[in-house]
Amino acid sequence: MISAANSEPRFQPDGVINAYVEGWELVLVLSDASMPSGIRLRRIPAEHSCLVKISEVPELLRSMLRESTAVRGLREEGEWLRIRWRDSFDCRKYCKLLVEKSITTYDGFLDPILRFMADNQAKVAARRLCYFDLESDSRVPFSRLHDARILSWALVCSDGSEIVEVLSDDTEAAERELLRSLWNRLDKHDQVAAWNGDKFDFPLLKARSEHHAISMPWKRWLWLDHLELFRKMNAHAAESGAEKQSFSLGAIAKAVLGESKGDVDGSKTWQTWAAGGAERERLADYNLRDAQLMKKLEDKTGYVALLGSIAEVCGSFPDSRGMMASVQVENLLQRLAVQRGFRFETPIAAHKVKGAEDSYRGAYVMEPAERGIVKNVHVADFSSLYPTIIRTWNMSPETKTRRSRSEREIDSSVRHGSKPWPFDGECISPITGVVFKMQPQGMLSGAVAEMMRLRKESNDRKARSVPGTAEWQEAARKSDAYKIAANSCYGAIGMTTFRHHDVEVAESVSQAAVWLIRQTIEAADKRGLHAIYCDTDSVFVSGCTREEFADFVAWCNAELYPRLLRLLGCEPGLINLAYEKAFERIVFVQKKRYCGRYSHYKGTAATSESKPEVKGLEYKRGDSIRLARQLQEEAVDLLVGQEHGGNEDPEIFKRLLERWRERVLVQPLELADVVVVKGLNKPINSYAKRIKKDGMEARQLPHIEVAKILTERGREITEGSRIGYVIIDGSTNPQTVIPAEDWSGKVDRSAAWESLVAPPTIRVLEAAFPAIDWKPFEIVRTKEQKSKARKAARANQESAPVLFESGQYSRSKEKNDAEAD
DNA sequence: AACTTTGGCCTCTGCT
DNA sequence: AGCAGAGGCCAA
Repeated sequence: MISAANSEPRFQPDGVINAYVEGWELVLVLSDASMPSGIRLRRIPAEHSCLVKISEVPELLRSMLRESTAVRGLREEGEWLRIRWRDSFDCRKYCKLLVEKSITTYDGFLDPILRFMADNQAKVAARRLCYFDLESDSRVPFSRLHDARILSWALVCSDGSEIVEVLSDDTEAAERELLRSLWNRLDKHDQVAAWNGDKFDFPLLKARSEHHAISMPWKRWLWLDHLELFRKMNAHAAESGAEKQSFSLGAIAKAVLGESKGDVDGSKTWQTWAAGGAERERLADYNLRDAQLMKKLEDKTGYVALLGSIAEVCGSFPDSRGMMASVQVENLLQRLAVQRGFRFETPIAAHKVKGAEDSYRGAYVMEPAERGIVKNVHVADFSSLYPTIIRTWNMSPETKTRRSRSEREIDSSVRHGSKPWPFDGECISPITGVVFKMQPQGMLSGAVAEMMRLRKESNDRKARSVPGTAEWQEAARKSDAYKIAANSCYGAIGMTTFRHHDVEVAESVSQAAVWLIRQTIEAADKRGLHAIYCDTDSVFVSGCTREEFADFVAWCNAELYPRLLRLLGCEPGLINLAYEKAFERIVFVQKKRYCGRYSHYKGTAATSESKPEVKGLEYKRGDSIRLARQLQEEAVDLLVGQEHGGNEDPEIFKRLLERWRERVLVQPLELADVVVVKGLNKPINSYAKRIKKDGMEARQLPHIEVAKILTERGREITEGSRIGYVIIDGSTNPQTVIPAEDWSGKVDRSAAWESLVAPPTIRVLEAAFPAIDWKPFEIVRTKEQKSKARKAARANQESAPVLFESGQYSRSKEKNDAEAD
């Protein structure tokens, strides 16, 4: 097949709403006001190509390429020859073949969508968003989701208009009509957000539409799972563990908007529909309300808009797939490379499998150096440390030259004030010894630099705009998007499956941080300051005044870092330490676990309103039980709270523990007090099954066992589901637990206190008052009682080998159990 | 599509 | 009692 250069005109649209591959074609979704649906689908050949340097291709090979049926076209682009292969298989096959002939190929195996977007520097266009929710036949178990008839759907548009439609009859024809009407409406939208859509609404809609042979270009829409988006974006925003226990739309709406959800039982939608009349209306209202809640949630959080901005910044699409950092960064790098005329070598190596081989060293975390209640602790941290490191060393896979010098050699040189790596135009990363060229700018480093530059532009624009206006909001969102894109670059480069993965680069980033922090700590010690804790990019220092600490930070920036960085061959200026805050008192429980009372934050003095800073403690964890969180919250408040804190008399805390022990062991408890909630991070069947010595399968962890029970009951249990359970007998081995939905008042109060409620607070108190023995407060049952209980449990098991209790408990039994405790 | 990273603490299970 | 492995969630 012969194809002249540039025989196919390149198409450069203003903006692309979405793009997808269909067979041989790449379909572009473009805005077009003249069409009834407001869009136009433009089909062009999907490009599976690679590039080679013309100088490396002998004329003979070139004519062979021209004749080959595997080649759809050849095009000269400056010093490059672009070879368009028939399909992705040919591209893969011949790239490998060319490599064997010592001809390097570039940009091979690229997804045609990504290729198009980057090659044309195509803008990501504005899309028409709607919020979508389905109700389906609740009688059909989740495992047979595809057979569940759709009872109603609701659509809320970003302009506030809304519509809900309900199945008229329990017939195929009626459902077909319902779906037809839905697709008619969806035609006016490009981006569809649904809560848990990836696991429920989208597959169900697809399956039911296929069932009715309704054909639609499914991939033309941007399907977006609003729940997953919220989970991702909100991961760092949640304050207490209480907010992390459920990701149901109702729970999130309540936490974020303070609104409660409708009153239809999700497991009774069929009955509600079948009752007809007002009940059916109620189902419609309930359905619509969920879609409305999503819009309200977005109006409050702006996460969908932020994803849109990220897409615009990276050249990815704002759907569920586009939430992935790897997709965002790959698009960003490719786009930048095209801008700069750079071509990445085709990653020929077989697809890498995630393994221990490619793991690398990460951040430095210091063991807290002081116990007890520590007073006047100052904290400084590096601003955007990893991005600034990438830029300072010009780190990128292609700027990396060689590995030289050991950690010890580098340190020894630096200590003597001499350069560990003497060549001009190159810099060396400490610890890893990897050398990078300073010119030209690397793609990774360039991407980070560009994102930070554009972020500054956005921030400037924001500063010039009137707060709260659309322009101001847009600028703020763009700023966030650039920050996220810049920060994702490090994570992506460390991913073994990432196209541009480079473990040496990733490790050089984290280890440069380790080295800088260690140098900082050493310098602090020399000045008589005492570094007592450090994690990744921050140092906690005690034993100095505010002024002394500010002086130290200023000296680091003005003298220490410039000197060190120049010795390593880097241009200083970006690495910057900032005095962030000070604690009037702080208690370190462990690494990554502490609580403290601010004296100031960025210079602003704390007030009685200021909440204590709590890191890593059970109070912040969604998998601790509420009793544990509440007790710990009280203890932390008495210890480091602005209003009630500052207590240094252990007796106060002893009384607290006694009061709570009484509450846990004797007083009435409700389910929310004692339920343990854990997420399911894998499909239920992929959890490790261990075989015991006796040949039997070992019991899996409680939340997994409970998830299996719930699955058998036909409950909707998937990856990401949250599983609640209650320990009703902790003396058996293994523990006896029941699904939260079976709870009727029974709970092992002693076990709850001894293993879940008391320890988290006791650890805090042991840290604050190391001289006191807090263990006695934890123990409820004596050793004799425990062994007696164990024996009884064993005997019980032998006579009736029921490992798991489930189902409802009779009233009388529950009463007995409660009293027996 | 199913895939940001490593460091770290903690609970549960089964074993010695 | 202490260990190791599995697993979850959090800090950065």
